[in-house]
Amino acid sequence: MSSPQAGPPEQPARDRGLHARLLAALGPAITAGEYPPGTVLRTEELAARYEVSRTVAREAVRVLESMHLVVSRRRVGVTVLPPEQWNVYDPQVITWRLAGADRGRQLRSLTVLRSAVEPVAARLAAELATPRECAELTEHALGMVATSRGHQLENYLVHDIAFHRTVLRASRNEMFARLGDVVAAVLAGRTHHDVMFSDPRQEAVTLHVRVAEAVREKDGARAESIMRTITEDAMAELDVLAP
Amino acid sequence: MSSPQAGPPEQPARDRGLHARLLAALGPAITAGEYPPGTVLRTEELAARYEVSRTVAREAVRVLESMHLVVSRRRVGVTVLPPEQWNVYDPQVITWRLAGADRGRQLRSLTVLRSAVEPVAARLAAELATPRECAELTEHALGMVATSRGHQLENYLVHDIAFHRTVLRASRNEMFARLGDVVAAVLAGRTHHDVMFSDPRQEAVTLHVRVAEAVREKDGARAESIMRTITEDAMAELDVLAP
DNA sequence: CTAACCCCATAGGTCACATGTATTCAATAG
DNA sequence: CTATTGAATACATGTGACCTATGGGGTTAG
Repeated sequence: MSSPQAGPPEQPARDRGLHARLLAALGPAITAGEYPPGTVLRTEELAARYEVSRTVAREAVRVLESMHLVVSRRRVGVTVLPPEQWNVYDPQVITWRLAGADRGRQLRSLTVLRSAVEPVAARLAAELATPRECAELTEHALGMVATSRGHQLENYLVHDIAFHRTVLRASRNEMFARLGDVVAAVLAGRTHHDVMFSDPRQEAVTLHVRVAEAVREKDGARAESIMRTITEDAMAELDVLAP
Repeated sequence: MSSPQAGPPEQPARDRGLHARLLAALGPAITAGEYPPGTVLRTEELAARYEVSRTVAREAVRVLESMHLVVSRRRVGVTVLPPEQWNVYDPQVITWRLAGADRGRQLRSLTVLRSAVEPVAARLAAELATPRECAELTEHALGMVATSRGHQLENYLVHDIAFHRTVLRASRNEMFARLGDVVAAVLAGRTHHDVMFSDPRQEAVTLHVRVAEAVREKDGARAESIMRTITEDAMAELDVLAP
């Protein structure tokens, strides 16, 4: 019937535990600039404010520290670090920032990153993709075609994300593959917030189909070139939205 | 006399605290495959083995969990996750892996990432660099020239790292800027282990000087192109070393 | 003005105990 | 024999009381 992984993209129970609740409160607050760099939070105060034990507060601080959002020093407290120090590749941090105030800037940074990575990934994919991955690529490209008309944005998004994920995975580079989540977040954010109120442009859809073709024919240069057009279009869309 | 930052690349007191010692033991062990995916570690057992309190063990586990190296579930224990899930952009994880067994694979992945990112960063730098940054770039390129002969590899490395860091920073993209540490780790690893037993090739040095020129003249296309040559050379060097 | 010194606020660490929850497995029903 | 139910169990999770260590800052002595 329906494919096995057709369920909603629920997170695998990440918000379990008191400690995670604290994190879910502090992380967004810090990344949103609610606590400006230099602010000191004492663990005891945090424990009191969020009504948890000191142990839980300390665990949360440890995690924030590993993300370089804060630094914890004796006799001083937990100090919020400036944004330049943040571990901006941490999926958690990315999620928090995309949900917060400077969504725009974040989206722009990530889109530029995409424009650097995805074309190279497409070239590698053309050289290294398995037949199975080629088939997936074609399938999702055709899925995009099928859902590109008639206000089926959600279904279109699913195929779009799957397409880019497959390219990144097929590049056989773990660093690229790991950006799948980032790309998914960017595409989802774009669909759900800014642009894309109407059906996607047919040109964009066609480009995806042509990438799938190029990969299948092991034409790395062509795959790279077409993917470059796709990511440049994505950047152009952003510029139209917020100049 | 000597420049202020001439000292050894000490980490800024990251290994402070019992909790950090545990991490420094567990992280490398897991990333090196000493505990294969699926292995379960009970916190109590960890606390006993490393002679720390359960509280400390729990904090370490929390951090490892935030890096997606392990997952902690009730009634089951702390389960080691497969490498595909690891947060491979975490500087800590990168360091651990570069120190461990699959240095080679890791170095290769990172070099491919560089080849995607640095050319685009160079183009943006040419468009956006401040005069100050242009000066820094020239300074470090000349520093590379000056130290490229007579077995001054360590000094050469300092300038090489600073050069690439400046390019990434000048691109005005936080995601790119954050890769400065990664590039530094790759360059340092290359100098200290594999290749580069003799003086660097003069061609490579010249290419850096030309990138600095292109950026100063705001010629984005040229900067990108030359940087692409640099990163392609880096990949070729890797292939010569381990085919 | 500088250097040595001491105080104490705060993180760091330990322990004992209580709670909750998924897994497991056996007993029972169908 | 299979499926459902339910209790036992093992582990993480959470709490509070307590002690230790350290580094920032004020104070004093030179």
